[in-house]
Order: sequence, then structure tokens, then C-alpha cells
Amino acid sequence: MEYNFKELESKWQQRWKENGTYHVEIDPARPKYYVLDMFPYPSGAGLHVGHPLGYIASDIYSRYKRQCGFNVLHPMGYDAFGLPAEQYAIQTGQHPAVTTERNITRYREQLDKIGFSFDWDREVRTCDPKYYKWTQWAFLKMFAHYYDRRLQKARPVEELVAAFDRNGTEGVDAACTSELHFTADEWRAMNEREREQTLQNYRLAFRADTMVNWCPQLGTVLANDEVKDGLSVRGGYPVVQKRMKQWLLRVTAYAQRMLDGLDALEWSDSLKEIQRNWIGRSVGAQVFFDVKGFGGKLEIFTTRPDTIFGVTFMVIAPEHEWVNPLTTPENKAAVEDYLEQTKKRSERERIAETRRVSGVFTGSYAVNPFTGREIPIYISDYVLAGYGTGAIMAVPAHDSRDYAFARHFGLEIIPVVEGGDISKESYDAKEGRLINSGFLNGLDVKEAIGVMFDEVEKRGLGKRLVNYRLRDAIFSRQRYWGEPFPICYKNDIATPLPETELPLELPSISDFGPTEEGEPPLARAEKWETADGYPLERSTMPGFAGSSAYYLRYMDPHNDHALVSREADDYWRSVDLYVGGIEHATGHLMYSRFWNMFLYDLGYVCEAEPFKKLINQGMIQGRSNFVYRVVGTNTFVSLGLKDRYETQEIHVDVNIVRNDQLDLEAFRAWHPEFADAEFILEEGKYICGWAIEKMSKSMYNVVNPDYIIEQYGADTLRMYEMFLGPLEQSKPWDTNGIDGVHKFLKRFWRLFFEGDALAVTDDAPTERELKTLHRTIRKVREDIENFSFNTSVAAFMICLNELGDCRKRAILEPLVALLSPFAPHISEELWHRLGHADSVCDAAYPVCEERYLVEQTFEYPVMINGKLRFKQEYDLSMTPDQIKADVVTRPVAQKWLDGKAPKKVIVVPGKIINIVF
RNA sequence: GCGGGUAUGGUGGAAUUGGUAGACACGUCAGACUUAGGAUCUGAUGCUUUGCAGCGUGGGGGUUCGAGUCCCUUUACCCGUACCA
Repeated sequence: MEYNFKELESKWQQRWKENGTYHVEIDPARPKYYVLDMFPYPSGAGLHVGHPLGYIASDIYSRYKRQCGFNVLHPMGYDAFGLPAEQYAIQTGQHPAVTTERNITRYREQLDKIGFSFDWDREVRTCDPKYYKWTQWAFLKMFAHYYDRRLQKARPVEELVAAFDRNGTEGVDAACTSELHFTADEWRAMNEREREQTLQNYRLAFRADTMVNWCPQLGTVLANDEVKDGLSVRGGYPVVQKRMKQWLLRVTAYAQRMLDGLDALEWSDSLKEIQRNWIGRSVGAQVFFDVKGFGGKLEIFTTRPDTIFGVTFMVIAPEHEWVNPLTTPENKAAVEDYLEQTKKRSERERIAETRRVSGVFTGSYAVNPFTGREIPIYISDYVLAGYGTGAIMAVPAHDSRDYAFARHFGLEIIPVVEGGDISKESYDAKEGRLINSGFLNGLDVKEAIGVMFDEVEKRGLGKRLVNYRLRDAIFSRQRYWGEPFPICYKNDIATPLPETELPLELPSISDFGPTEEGEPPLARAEKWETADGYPLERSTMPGFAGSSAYYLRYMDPHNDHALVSREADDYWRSVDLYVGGIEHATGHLMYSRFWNMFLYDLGYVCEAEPFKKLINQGMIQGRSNFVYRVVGTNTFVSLGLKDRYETQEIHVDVNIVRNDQLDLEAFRAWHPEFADAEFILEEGKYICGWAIEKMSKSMYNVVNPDYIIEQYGADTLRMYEMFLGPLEQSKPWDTNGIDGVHKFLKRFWRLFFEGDALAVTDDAPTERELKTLHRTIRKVREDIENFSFNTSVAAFMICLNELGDCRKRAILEPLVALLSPFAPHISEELWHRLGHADSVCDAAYPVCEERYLVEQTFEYPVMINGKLRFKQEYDLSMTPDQIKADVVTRPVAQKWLDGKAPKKVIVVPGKIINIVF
């Protein structure tokens, strides 16, 4: 009987669908397990062979867990809001909802062919109003809460208002944009607008002015990668840095908890490290410097208070709020000139032009509180407005940037730490003894830092402070295809819509670009206002909004009364295994953790961390093929002969190349230009060159899974994707190797049949066959637990090689169950042919019986003189004397024994051979 | 610059975690069956050498009876991040 994969795969996919095989419900009688994939953005290009890698791995794990008796939640959905659909809409006028729907249909078709065990009844789409109702709901909750730093928890804004009513800011310790101080009387004296403005300083979702790349001609904010050389990439219009009112999420409030939470997560160290760096905690001191002839004190942040005696100047960021007050009349022109220069440059450019020293003197002087010396205050864009206080104390002797600046402007450099030569560069290391530093002299750096912290606090110059690099997330986009904000403006005061009015649906419009006045596309909607006539917010939420809590929605996707019911959340809790790409390390995976912690604080979810274990699948790269055209001709020369000609390398579609051999006819038909191509062959073949590159259309190396499934079947695709290499490693796709896996499945299939009849026998298996079976079971189980799917596929192949043509049910039946997570279609078919009525999905996963392994051989560590010396696998049929003889004759042992015989060789069946001398 | 990772045959990759390097698969070669083979099966296949033998896990050094694995050093590539005070 032929292995007709096409027929049996579509048959079972159909049956699974009809029978609801993958539908799951809460079942308190069984332990739950939640396996989640990062849901895809359904792009117009469809899936290529690299996309399903993670889905296949998670599907194998889900099926395995299910067969182990777990109630497995394994859902899928679509991250459907997003820029590409909108860009396409601006160009073509097609509504993004239409193209998105079309793309989703295409994705679903492709996914269905691979045989996943998704419970599609739980599908979510972020662009569905029933779904984004809960995105809006969470936003309203964030708007209505602030972060109490003392309780380390989000609390209702009403509590903050009550506190202000009682004592003003006295005793309030809340996460905020800037530290405010006012009394209860001052608070009570504020009008409604002032109060709201004050509260925005504390809300977890708030509006504030931030610097953005603004393109007046395009009428929109641009991301850094959309700007080049101060011009917009599209259109080439000037882009300026502009302060704009934007919605933000106060993720910084959760910085410490997000940092601490990492320790308990089963994520890769590299991923945790990326998040740690992103959060960027640093412990230092806040210090105030008096400014000569000026009322205020300049606040800076430093991690090196020990070097304060070496401060010879100060620098503030160009955006610092004191730039104007600190600038003296005679420096005004120069400062304005400098500000104009920096304004033109985007943040990215500032970064790209690394270490190009620039700056300007304000004319003002600060006073070093420890030396009493007057030090000049400069403005320079190497100081970032967004970090710390936007102002620094400069210690040129011990900071390379300050050093470069001091050299450039001829400022004084005073060494205060011994150990380096500062004639050519600064000495940044945190070791050495302090010099030129008054009471710190003689201390080493670490001691000095501690002493200085105390001294600064004692003298009332400042205090210890922890700073984070993490910044609040800008949450609004001047775009159409996103969630509308459930916010209206009453007399310009941002006012939340009542929850009962959610979802606030995206209005239908036909032109998706910004308006001529530079308003976001939603300004084009007719009547974009509340029923009582208040205007609604016109920007929409960014891409990460909809993906921040989707894993919760899967638990209870049809609930109209809550994001997730208490019951569902109590049962499913959090994601046990999350599989997805590392590119979301600082985006989605940060926002989701923030979002979840917030909901946790409010008591809506029972776990603080959403993703317990996380696996990052590697990228599948493309393997491109090349042909070599002799320059100036239409003649193509085979790889081995190309050095004899002057050639031009041309990408050729990998789908018309097999084992690097070009299909000449297909090549001529591929492109009109090549219709009359001539070839210079080697041994009658045209051999192509190849290279590993990103899989992309322009390299003609995209392999479509539909094509592979058509040729080899879904089971082969699934197993081959796993066989390619370690899951977490990037590796090239090479269709050439797929035959090996396909052959394996065909061989496995053939074992069951003699002609068209089932040929499985009930003969008793031999010890050897049982050993092979159980070793395979052990290996495969172990490998699945370790996500080492490539070696488990190899284990199946080894097993088949060892079994030869064993057709015994006692061996084959467990193998079918063992294989089913990897190749569900063929396994299901064989399972039924073996006489089972139920699905192989519910067949208990085979368990290794150790006795079949240990009864034949032992693996012993060998102790010589109490030290582990070598291991050897001994067959149990060997007597202790034989083992002894073997040990003694081994070269290693002989070296040790120096010719003498050991006194005793102890053979303990089970563990250890102890050799006594 | 900083942080993380990788390096093994012609190719993708194994290696029980310090114990016979190259499992498994591709490719290649040879053979069988075939009108045919991009089907199936069998065998060979790290390199050098006719052979004996020697050399082999990016390079150099070290620890050890024994190193792909541990330590030091160095090179190349990949990823993340970037003036974070």
C-alpha cells in the first residue's frame, strides 16, 4: 500500500475539524497546561517555510503534553492591527479591514495544511471590536490608576486625590513624571483643569509633551527608522524634532518589579540579560549644584560621587528646561545657533555621529559644593534629556566623554583617582586610590563612593537615587488602523468614556492619510465625537496594545462581561510555555509583563508573570542559488568552470534548482530575458553556486510551505523543520535534505503493510527489539522535555534502522503513539488501521521501562583509588573476573597500575565498580 | 565601546556533559533491481598515505592517565544595545 500522504492528511484534517478533536474546556479533574505561540501579523506575502518553525515545535509539545494526560490549551489568533495594511490602504484606497481579512483567510489555509492542534474556537483578532473592547478597558483602568511606590502596587487615582485633599503631596510616594510639591490648600485651590493636569503627572496612562520626529509635509510623527539625514525616507521632506502631546504608559513605575521578576522565569539568560539592560538600573546619587547668581540649584545624577572633587564643568542637554535662564545675554546668539543645529538632527543621527564633540557655553557658572570652585556650565547634545535629570557633572579625568569635551574646549582636567595615565585618555576604571579629594584621599573607589553617598546626604546636597534607563512608552500613533482611545475632550480636559460605552469602534473612512491640517486620519471621520458632542481622541493605540493581554483573552474568548472570568483565570492561570522570536525581547515581552502586572495589582489575574517558560526559536535563513552569466552575453557557465570567464552572479529561483543542479528548461521559462539562454555545462550538468542569506523575495530563495506539503506532505514538513537543527539556533533551510525524513516516513508506513493488507503480527518481540523500542522511548521523551527535537527525529530513524523489518504489534503500536506529536496524520491513520477507534491524540504517551535497558548492559563509572577514572559500558553477561581482566588490560589502567594487579574489583549490579589497590 | 552567543567532514548537525569525535541525514562513489529513474534496496565515504601509520573539533598555550567539552589567551563571524553620566 502506497503512503498516500495527500489523501490521508486531508482526510484527518477534515475529521479532526468535524470531531472537534482539539477543542478544550476547563476540566478541573485534569492538570492544565498552556502552550502559546506568538500570534502572527497576517502579512500579504503569506507564510514562508521559516514561519511555522515555532508553531511546529509548540504543537509537538502540546500534543506530547496532551498524551501525557494534561488538559492542554493551545490557541491561535492574529495580531491584525498594524502598519503594513495601513500603508497599503494609503496607496490603494483599499480598506485595511478588507486586506486584513483576506490575509487572515490565506494564513488560515496555510496553517490548516500543517495539521496543528489549535483550538480555533478560541481564535482572537486584535482588530475585532469584541476583542479590542478589552484593550480599551485596560487602558481606562490604567488611566484611572497611579502607582504607589510604598505599597509597590497600582492604586485608584481616587485614593491619590483623597491624599492630596488631606495633606497635599506630603507623604505621597507615587511614580510620576516629575516630583511635585504642593499643600492641601494649594490642591483645593486648583480648578478642574489644573487638577487634571496635576493628576496626569501620576496616572499610569497619561498625556504628556515628548520629543518626536515630526514631518510637517506628511503631517505625521515618524519612527526613527523612517527618517534619514533629517529628511523623511518617503518623499524626502524635512523632519524636525518637536515637542508633542502624546499618550504614554508609565511602564517605568514597574521597572524594579519587572527586573526582579526575571529571576524566577525560565527564560534564556541572554533574553533576561537583554531585558535587564533595557531596564538599565543604576544606583547613584542625586546632587544639587548651586548656580552663581541664580535662584535655583542644578540637579544632576551620578554613579560616581567619589569623583566630585574632579568636577571641572557641567553640561546640560539642549532640551533642558534651564537652557534659557542659564544663558547669559552675550552667549545668547551662540546658544541659539547651537540649539538650531541640534534640533535639525534626529535622535538617531545624534547617535550615529558618535563622539563628534560639540557644545556651547551658557555663560553661567555653578559651584562645586566640595571644592567651592566656580565651574562653567555648557550645553551639549552628548547629554541626553531623557535620562537622569538631563544634566551632568563632568569629570574629564575619569569619563571618556567628558574627557573628549574638555580637550575640545580646553577645560581643566583634574585626576582624582590614582592608577591611570590621563595624558591621552581618561581613566574610567572603578579601582584605585583617591587623590586631590580632601577627606576622600587614600580611600579606594568603592569605599569612597559609600562615604560620599553619606556625605552628600549629611550635607543636604542630595540623596541616593536609583535610575532606570527604561522610558515610559509612547502610546499614541497618528494612524488609522489601530484601537481608538476611549477618551473624549471636555473643554480640552481628557475624559474617559464610561466602560459601558466600550468598545469605541473605529469609524469607517475612505482616505487613510493625514489631513491637510496635519491631523491624524481619524479627523476625517464624520462625527468623531461623543453623543453629547465632545470630540474624541484622534490618534490610535500602537501595535503592542493589542498583543499585551491576548494570552488572557484566549482563556475565555467569548466573555462579554470580562477580559477573562475569574474561573477561567483560576484554572488556566498563565502561559506555561511560550514560543516565539527573540525580536520581541524589548517590545511585546516588556509591555505584556507590564500590562499583566498591572492587572495583577488590580486583582483581575492571579499570576504576576504572564509567561513562565519561554523558548526563542531561531530564524530560518534562505539558501540562495546563483547562476553565472558570462559578461555581455546570454551564456551561463556552471559553477566549476566560472573562473575561466568574466562572470556576473545572478540570483536564481531556488524552486527550479535541485541539489544545486539547475533545471535548464525551467530556467529558460522562468524569465523572458533567459528564454534563449545558452549554457556551458560540466559533466552534462549546470551546477549553481549558493549562499546563506535572509529568506526574501528579492533573493528568490523563498520556499513556500504549501509547495513542500504538496510534494512531501505535512508530516514530512513538520519532521524536517525539526530535523534541521537545534530549535533555538538560526539555520538555513535547504530543501535538498528533506528526502531523508520523507524516506523515513515511507519506510515506517511500509512496515505495516504487505501489499494492501495490514501485515502487523502478534508475535512476541525479542529482547533486542524491546531494548531498541524502550531506548527510543526514553530518548524521545527526554528530547521533547529538552526541546531537542532534531535529535528526537534522529532517534526515530535510528530505531527504524535497528528494527529492520520487524512487524510486531508490540513494537510498532507504541512507536505510532510515540511518533504522533511529530507526524500526527500518518500516526492517526496507522493507529486506526491497528484497530483503535479513538484518536491517537489521546493515546497515552509511551513510557520507557528501564528493565529492558538495564538488564542487558550497565554503564559504570569506575573508581580507582577513590577517584573517578573512566567509564565503560559492560555487558552483564560478563563475570566480575572478566570485567576485572578487561579493566587491568586497558592502557589507562595499566599506566596506573604499573603492571601490578588490583587487590579487589567490586562489581555492584546497578551502579559502581570499585577497584581497590 | 558594552552585553550575549557561535566556531566540529563537501553540507545540516550528533557526542550519555571530562571517557572510542563525526550519531542521524543530505551529498558523493560503487553495486543490485530496472526500458528508465529525481523510485527502491545494499555497501563505502573526516583528512594524508600504495601501505604501515600519522593528523584531526577556528589558532596558540595550560590542567588531566584522558579535553570538542574545563582554564588562560587569540582570531573570525552572528545577535542585541548604544554618548545611560
